[in-house]
Amino acid sequence: MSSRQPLNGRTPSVKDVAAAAGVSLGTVSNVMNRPEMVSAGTRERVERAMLELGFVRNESARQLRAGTSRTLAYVMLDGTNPFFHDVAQGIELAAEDADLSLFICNSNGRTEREEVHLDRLMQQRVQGILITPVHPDAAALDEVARRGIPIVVVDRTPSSGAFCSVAVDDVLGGRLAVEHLIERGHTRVAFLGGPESIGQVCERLQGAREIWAESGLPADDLIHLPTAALTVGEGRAAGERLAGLPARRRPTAAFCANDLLALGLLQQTVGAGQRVPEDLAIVGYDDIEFAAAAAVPLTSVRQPRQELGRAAAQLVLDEATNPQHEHQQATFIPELVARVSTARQVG
Amino acid sequence: MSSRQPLNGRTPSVKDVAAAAGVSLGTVSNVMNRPEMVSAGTRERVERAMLELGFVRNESARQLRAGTSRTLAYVMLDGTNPFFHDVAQGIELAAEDADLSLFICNSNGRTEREEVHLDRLMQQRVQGILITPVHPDAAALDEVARRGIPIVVVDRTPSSGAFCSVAVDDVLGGRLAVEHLIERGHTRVAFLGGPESIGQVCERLQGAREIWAESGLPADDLIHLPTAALTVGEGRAAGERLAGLPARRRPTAAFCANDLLALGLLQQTVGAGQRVPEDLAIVGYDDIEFAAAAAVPLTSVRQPRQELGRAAAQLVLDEATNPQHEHQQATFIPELVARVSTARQVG
DNA sequence: TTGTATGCGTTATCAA
DNA sequence: TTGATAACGCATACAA
Repeated sequence: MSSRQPLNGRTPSVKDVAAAAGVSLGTVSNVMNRPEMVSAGTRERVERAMLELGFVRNESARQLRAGTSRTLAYVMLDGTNPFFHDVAQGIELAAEDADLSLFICNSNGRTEREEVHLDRLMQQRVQGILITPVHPDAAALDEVARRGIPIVVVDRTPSSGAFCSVAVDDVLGGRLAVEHLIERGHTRVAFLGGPESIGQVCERLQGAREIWAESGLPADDLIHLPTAALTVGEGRAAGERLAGLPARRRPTAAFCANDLLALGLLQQTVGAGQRVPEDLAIVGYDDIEFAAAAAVPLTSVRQPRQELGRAAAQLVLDEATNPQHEHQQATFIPELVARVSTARQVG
Repeated sequence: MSSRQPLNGRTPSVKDVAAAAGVSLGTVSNVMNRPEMVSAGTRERVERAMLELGFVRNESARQLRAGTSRTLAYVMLDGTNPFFHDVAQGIELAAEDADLSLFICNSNGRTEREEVHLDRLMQQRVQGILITPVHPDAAALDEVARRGIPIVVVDRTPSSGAFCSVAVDDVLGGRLAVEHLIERGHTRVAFLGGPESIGQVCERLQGAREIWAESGLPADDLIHLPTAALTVGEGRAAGERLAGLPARRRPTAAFCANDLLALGLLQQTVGAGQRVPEDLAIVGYDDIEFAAAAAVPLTSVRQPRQELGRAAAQLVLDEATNPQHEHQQATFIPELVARVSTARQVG
């Protein structure tokens, strides 16, 4: 008659399991954490008791005592952009391999929300934080690092070397896109993108300009159409401005700073009765799933999104476990995926 | 000379703050949890000490002692489908209002992963769990409920009434879609969707059949083209089968069980040189952002996604806080959004 | 192989 | 208004 006191609605603890199994509290703990050091018989008894009582280990208590957390976190910049979900997917896979949980938070581009999330995550003492920040040089990131929590910036490059980062070579990406258009014979090209506060927009434009100049084309024939954001709606709006240009100045191709812009531009163009690529060739950036799925499959610059996430997770884990970890800025190489939207040779 | 022992790399605790501020540990706690009961002077002193030391409250300890968690969790079914992100967005907003954090996990349609997540979340003692499960009647869900953790099933309807659920009336959605096509004069319509293990697919088909029959159209002219999944690729494949049908049996319109299918079908159709809606009208389901952004803007059945998430969050919070909570199955009404892809009158 | 005792950082109760 | 102290549930060092 094991004098197990009834747990009135209380959720069962190790103590209750111990009582039910007729062993001590320490043994129950051993069954969970070092099962090899407890005899098969008692182990089985304990496990049965756990099952019967519906015991679920209290992670807060475990973590408080053990001092280690079993979770990683990713603070995502924009939940409506599939790009980040692919990154998250890569992180998730790496986390799975390391037997960690991944918690995804979403800042939705708002600094305050980002700060709230970071604060909560620090309070949770997560093993590490991956983040695509609203501003790559936000003080909040340094705060995290200062407290010794491993943090890796994803898809942005902070100017300080205070933490690791992973990014894709955006200048190269810009070059690839425009080089492809030049090869197709285009000599008047629009660049859609903005605001310029986004580092990547500038770099892609810079790459475009570099290869343009190297090809001996006049700078004026690479026209920058600024956008207020990287969204489908802005792509449509820019398309209207493009269509409004006098025919002799109107580009025969457009390079968009991301796929959302490109999809918006595609929609506007087709809706206005123009054909892609015959009247206008389009190159996007990111190669999200919907780029390939568009009515006119979109040529796009692919970023190795999953690998980006995976690499970031590995860096954060290295920082968390390897005492001689050194911060590094990893750079990945983008790749052009040619599809129908640029399938025509000009001139 | 406050004898504060140096914290060798240790992260500072309330005790350290207390020492630095020259007050007792309990006072520091009060500053955090009941600031009104501590004098302005000491409060300020404590707050300064916190700032100087970079104190971050240990959530594990807080939760262990206080017994309450400050987080909600959403276990998402498919991270690649924007639909679920809009749902998550709605949950996030509700969580924000309640001053809770939302952790998003992703099962990616895999039961094992779902179980791992649920297990971890139970260990974390989250306040409540929202989930779009792989199987709406999975035993794992009952497990969670049995342990007294509030759980709400999102966008699925479990047959048991053991927990709350929020869903959209899919039979009605199917009716709306097909009614719209009938009004446009279509008398031969394809339904794309599958597998039938997904309850929603069946219900949308059922709704389609109901209104079809009520309109006195012959059952054989509503053709079911089964798909293996609700993906863009499957939509393309189904499009090929559709195109292969003999002309006299070929439908003039297609109703797709979700927008991904519809986008795939649109792409295949346009790629094959057919026009939408002239040669084939298309109705999708979900009205994801990319439906409106398609080259031919897609008519779609809109689900109130954010509201779905918000309602789910409110239910879970009610269950968590209201002792006389009663489980309920909330049903939302879908709405047809007509766009270009069905803009033509037939016959 | 198992049991006992201690402390992780916090909150809350009670005295002062 | 503040300080001392006892839990919360678990992991671990050490004793048996």
